Amino acid sequence: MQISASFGKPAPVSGAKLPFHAGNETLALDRKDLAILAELTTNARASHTELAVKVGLSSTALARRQKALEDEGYIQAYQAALDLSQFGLTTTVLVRIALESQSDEALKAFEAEVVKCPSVIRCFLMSGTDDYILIVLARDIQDFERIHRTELSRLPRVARVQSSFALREIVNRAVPTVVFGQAKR
Amino acid sequence: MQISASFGKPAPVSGAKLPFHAGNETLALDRKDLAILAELTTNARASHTELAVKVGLSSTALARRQKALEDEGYIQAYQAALDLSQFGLTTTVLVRIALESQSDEALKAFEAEVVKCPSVIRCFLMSGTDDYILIVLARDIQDFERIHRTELSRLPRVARVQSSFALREIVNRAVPTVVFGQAKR
DNA sequence: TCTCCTTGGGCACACCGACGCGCATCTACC
DNA sequence: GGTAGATGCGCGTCGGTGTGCCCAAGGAGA
Repeated sequence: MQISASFGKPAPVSGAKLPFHAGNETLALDRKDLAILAELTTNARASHTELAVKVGLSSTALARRQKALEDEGYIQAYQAALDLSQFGLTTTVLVRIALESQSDEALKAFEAEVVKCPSVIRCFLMSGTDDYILIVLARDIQDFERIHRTELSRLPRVARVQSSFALREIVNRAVPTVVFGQAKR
Repeated sequence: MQISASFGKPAPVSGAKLPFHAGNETLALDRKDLAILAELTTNARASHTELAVKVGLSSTALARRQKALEDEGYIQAYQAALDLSQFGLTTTVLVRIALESQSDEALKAFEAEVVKCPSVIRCFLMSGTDDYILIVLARDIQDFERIHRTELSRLPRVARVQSSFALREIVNRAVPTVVFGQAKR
């Protein structure tokens, strides 16, 4: 059976195996689980046998663990990573947006529209200055001008838009390496 | 054969099939290619037959196209997406860092160290104010204090560190939807 | 208009490997 | 000593994958 893209996330049933203790320690995963996750993060299509030798398990044991990791929701999905530069999207822009008002209605209106912007890949509501930060992908600066005109400036309740361009990307990780750091069990 | 995680990226050989024209149009992919990519972005472990019915091709034709997409570098890798909240990483922090000097040597020194920070998942060199913006994942605010102390404050040549917390994440996409928009062929 | 050639699609088949199951074993803990 | 959880081995089945071959459509050239 092929594994479907997204797994149901059943609330942790067994009281014995909580995902992690409230404080910050005792993750219910051991070294081998983390090794499996680390490998799947790199190569999601590895077969059981292939993973088994890398982790140091039999393929049976590995299959059981991998399925458990899926069922318990540690693995959300398996996805192909595209090379966006092949699509011409080489320019990353960080956009800071302040709204006219911080009323709940204004936030809702803004957020309902920003999810529709096809060039926006990330949007955070920020603390402090109470505004949004977006990450936008564009082909180049001219293209960003178009995005600014056709997507961003049409967002509702916007008071101020401030853009800064990324000259270079030094780090780009899906998962912080700290996750694979020390096992707890 | 299982597909390995990362593919060699042979420079586009055939002069006839450039990835895309310099300007901004005429991507060398048609609707079906984009459908394959969209589907693999969601479910990287789909079998040829499974994908074939979704795209409307035979499994043979689909296998050929998928292999081509890999060979031409459109697909960089297949990777498992982890649910970081399962690891307690629920707090996203945007950190702005200004250096004491913008000398090439200072930039190099800083960048050499920032890639080693295990809690940093993103780092951009920004235009304008000539500083860096990092995206950091932490368990909570206390944990970020620890990260600030043990990771960030040890970075070389730093003049100023300014942190703001993300209260909520409105958009989180790996690929801008604009990619799957209109086919060119 | 006819033909040749190229490009891409579909069908059929065979092989190989992955997958899942059952069972025995081992260890830790009570 | 017994139980529970986890591992490893062996096996059979099933399905995916890759190949060879033929076909259809479109373009170029004579």
